[in-house]
Amino acid sequence: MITLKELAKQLNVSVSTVSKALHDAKDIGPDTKKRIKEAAELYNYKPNRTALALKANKTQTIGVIIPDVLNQFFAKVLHGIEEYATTHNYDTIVCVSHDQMGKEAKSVDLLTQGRVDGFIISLALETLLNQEFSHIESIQKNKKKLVLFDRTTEKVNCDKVIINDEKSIFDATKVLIDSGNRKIAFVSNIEDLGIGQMRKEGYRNALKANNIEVNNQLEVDLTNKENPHEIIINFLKANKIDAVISADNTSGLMFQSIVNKEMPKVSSKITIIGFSDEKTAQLSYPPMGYIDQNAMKIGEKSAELLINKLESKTKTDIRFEMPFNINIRS
Amino acid sequence: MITLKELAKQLNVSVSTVSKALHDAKDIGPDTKKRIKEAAELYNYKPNRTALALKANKTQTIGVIIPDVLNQFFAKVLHGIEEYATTHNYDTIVCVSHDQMGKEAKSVDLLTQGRVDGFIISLALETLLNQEFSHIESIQKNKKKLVLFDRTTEKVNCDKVIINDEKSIFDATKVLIDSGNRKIAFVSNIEDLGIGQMRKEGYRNALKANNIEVNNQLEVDLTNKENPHEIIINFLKANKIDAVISADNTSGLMFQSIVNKEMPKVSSKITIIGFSDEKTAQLSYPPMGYIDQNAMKIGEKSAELLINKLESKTKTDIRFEMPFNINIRS
DNA sequence: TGCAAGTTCTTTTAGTGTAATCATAGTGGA
DNA sequence: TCCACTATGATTACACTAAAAGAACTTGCA
Repeated sequence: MITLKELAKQLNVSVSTVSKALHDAKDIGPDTKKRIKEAAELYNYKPNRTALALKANKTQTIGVIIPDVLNQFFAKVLHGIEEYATTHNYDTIVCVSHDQMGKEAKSVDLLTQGRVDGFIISLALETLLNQEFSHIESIQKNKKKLVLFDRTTEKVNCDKVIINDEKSIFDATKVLIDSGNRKIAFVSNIEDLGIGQMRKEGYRNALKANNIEVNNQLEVDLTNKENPHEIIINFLKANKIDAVISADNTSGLMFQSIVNKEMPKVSSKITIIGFSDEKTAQLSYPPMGYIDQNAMKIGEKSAELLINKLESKTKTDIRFEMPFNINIRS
Repeated sequence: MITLKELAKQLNVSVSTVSKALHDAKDIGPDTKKRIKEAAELYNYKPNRTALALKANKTQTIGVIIPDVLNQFFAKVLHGIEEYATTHNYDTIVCVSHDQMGKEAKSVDLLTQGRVDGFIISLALETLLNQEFSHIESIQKNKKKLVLFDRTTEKVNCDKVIINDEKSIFDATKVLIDSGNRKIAFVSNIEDLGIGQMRKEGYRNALKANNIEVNNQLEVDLTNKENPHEIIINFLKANKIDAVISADNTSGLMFQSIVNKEMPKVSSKITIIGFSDEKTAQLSYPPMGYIDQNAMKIGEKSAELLINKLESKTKTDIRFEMPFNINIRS
C-alpha cells in the first residue's frame, strides 16, 4: 500500500512526475519513465481507489438492492450483475431490503452519499404496496443512475429490465393444452406478490383462449400455509388432473414428490411446469418442465444498461423485455 | 448531494465552522450551531463517505469473496454477513471466485487498494488444490483484516469460522443407526471437494463405530454425472436400503423423489438426511431430515469477528466452530 | 557570438470533501 | 492595559490527477 508520495520520495522526484510517468505522459523522459515504472512494479504500487473516487467523483461501484438473496431468482440476477460489473471494472455493493420499504430507503440513503455511481433495484413488496417511491426518486435527484428490474413501477422513469410474467405462464399453459392436457392445476406460493397475480392471469387467460373453463377448484394456494403437503394431498384426492403449472420456483418440486408418492402409477403422465432452471428441474423425478426466465441475463442486462448510462453511451431510457424459454421433458 | 463548502457559502460562514457545528463542537455559538444544523437538515446534508474514507483511511466496507452465490449455503452465509454488517454500519462488496484462484486473487488485488477494510473469504477450490495462498497472505501484508470460513486452511493465520463436517455426518449417521437402520446409503455430488471427503469419512466412521461393515456399494457418487437419475434408479434396484445420508444439499431431494416413484410402498420408511434447512426439506415428501449448518449464523459470526478486529475489540485470532443441528421427521 | 525561440523534462499549483489542529479577532473582566 | 475566553476562520493532510508554470537545454538565425 505504497503511495505516490512515498514512491516519489524514494526516487527523488516530485509526486506529479511519478503520476505522469505511470500514465505514460509524453513529457516525461524515457529513462525517468522506465526508472519510475520499475520502482512502481517493485513496490507493487496501485493507485488508491478511494482517492481516485474522490477526485473523479466516480466510485466505479454499483449499488444493488434486492428483496432477498436466498431466493434463487434474485441470487441468479445478482450473479449476472456481479459478473458483468466485474468484467467492466465495477464493484458491486449488495443490500437486502427484506421486502421492507424502510430498509430499502435506508440503503438508498446510505449508498447515495458518495458511495456508488448508480443503482440496480428490484423493489420491495412494501414499496409496491404503498406506491411510495420518493426514496427511489431521490436517487435521480442526486444525479445517480438507476435501473429497475422485475419488480418495477411505471411511476418512475428509468431504464428497466422486465419480464412478461403473464405471457410466460400463458405460453407454458398453452404448451400443456396443445399436448392434450385439459385439467390443468395451478399451484402458487406467491399469491401475495403482484407477479403472482399476473402469473395466475396468464394461466387463466390461456385456458379461456382455448375454451377451457376456468375452475378455481384447480387453483391451489400454498402462500404462507403451514401444511402445504396436506393441502396438496387433499387436492389430489379431490381432483383428477392432467398437468400442473407452478407460479413459483419451488412448489412444483414439492408437488412432484407428492404425486410420485400418492399416485406412482400415473405420476409420469402428469406434466409439471414451474419457474426454475435446468439444475433445479433435475431435482425432481421425472424432471419437471420449467420456464427459464434467464435470470442471469437479466442481471447482465441490468448491469449493461446501468454502465452504459454511467459512461454516457446511452441517453434515453430503455425498457428491455427479457425473453424466456419453456423447456419440458419430451 | 450538497457539500460542506456549499453549505458554508449559503450560510456565510467558513467550512470549518459548519463542520464543527455539525459535530457539536463546544466552541461554536449555540445560535450559529442551530442555524447550521437547520440548514443541513433542510438541504439534507450528509458527509461524503468517499471523502471520509480517504481522510480516515477506513472505508467502512467489507469485501466478501465466495466461490458461488447460487449455492444456497453461500447465499445464506452472505445473507448473514450482509445483515450483521449493515446493522453495524458497514457495506458489503461481493465478489464471486467461481472456484478459480485467478479470479479470487484478482478480487483480492482490486479490493485491497483502498477499497475495503477487511475480507471474509471462503477459499476457491483451485486455491485449496494448489495450496497456493500468497494472494491471501498479501491481504495481511497490506494490513487488512481477514476472516476465513468453511473452506479454510491451516497455512494462513487469521480468524476462522469452521464447520465440523466429519462430526456432523457422523452424528447424523449415528441417529439413523440408533433408530435401527443398518443399510445406510451415502449419496454425494461433492466428492471433488475436501469437505465432501470429510463428510464421507464421517459416514464411514459412524458405521465402524457401530460395528457395521463399510460397503462402498452403498456409496453413490453423483459428482458431475450426466445421468444422476439413472444411477440412483439402478442403485435402488440393486440394493435394498433402510436410509440415506446425503453429503450435499440437493441430492437428497432427488433421491426422495425417485424413491417415491420407484418404491412408493416403502418410501415412507426410508429416512433421508441431507444438508439443508427447514424450508428446503419441506420440498420433499415426506419431508427430509436435515443437518442444519446454521449458515446464516456462520455469516453473522464471520462479520462479527472481522468487525471486532477492525474496531480493535479483539487482538488474538479466534477459531470458532459453528455448532450444527440435526432435524429428522419424527 | 549572442540571443530568441523552441524542446524536453520536472515541479508547482489547484482541486476533490472532510475533520483536526492551529490561528486570530473580538469581548469582557480584572 | 492585558489576559483569558469565546467564537470563528485558515490551514493542513488524506492520495491522487491535470493543468500550468518553470527550468534547463538545444537549435537557428542575424
